[in-house]
Amino acid sequence: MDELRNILCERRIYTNSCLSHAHSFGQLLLPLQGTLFIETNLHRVRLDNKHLFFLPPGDNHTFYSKDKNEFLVLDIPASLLPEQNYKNMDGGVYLPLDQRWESLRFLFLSETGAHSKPNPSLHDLFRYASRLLYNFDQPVSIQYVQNHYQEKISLEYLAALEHYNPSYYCQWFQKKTGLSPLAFIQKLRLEKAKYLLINTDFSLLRIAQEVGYEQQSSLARLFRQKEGMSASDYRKAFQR
DNA sequence: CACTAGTACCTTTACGGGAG
DNA sequence: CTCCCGTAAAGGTACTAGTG
Repeated sequence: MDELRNILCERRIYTNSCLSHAHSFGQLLLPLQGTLFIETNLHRVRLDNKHLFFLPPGDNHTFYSKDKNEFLVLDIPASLLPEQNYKNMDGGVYLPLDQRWESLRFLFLSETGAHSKPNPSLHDLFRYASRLLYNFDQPVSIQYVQNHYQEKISLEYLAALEHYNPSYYCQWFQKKTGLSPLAFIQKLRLEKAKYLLINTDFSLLRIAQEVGYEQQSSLARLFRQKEGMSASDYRKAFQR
């Protein structure tokens, strides 16, 4: 059942919750109605009519639902996904459903059903969708941040990737993402730290180092600022 | 081990201004 | 008008010492 040969495209309804699992194919979820909660090793997101989610092959995930919902789901064989790209999408990709995706959803909808034979239209549509997913139109420095936020990243290096002055680069970055480079990196690190606090017994120092800080104090201060509680209190409150 | 506070150093932001 | 740079003040981070 896990060895997909063709893209599967169908409407699915998610009820209650399902156990944590992973599969060998990628999965693209486009909302039709209602909401769905998705949890992976990096994200805990509420998927509604304004967002979509892509799960790369092999990523462990859990679904929860609390209301009546319906999603357009594409199961994509790993063979159609360039490995070097989806390896960088650890934990999945949560994206706003902009006009391009709304148009794609409409086109995908018209291709639902009949999966016994390969569907060339579906393959063409997915080829276009994957360009949006892999951010081929995303500036190189933003891709770099998304893929290397666990490492020490200097503003100077990021600015150099775009051939900009570091000072101007901050303004440019803010226009592109709505956040300063620092805030963008902090957000990614905090999400990963929250996951590690809940799902591991790692010390704060180790978690800080896993997400790109050298000192636990850096993470502790960031945590209190952004979450309004200490990291250890967060762990006590949410660890299973 | 987890956390806080003080401090030196680094980064970001706001703003003025030049070039095309 | 947009893109870009330089400067200075404000804010953030890493390091260290100290506490429970």
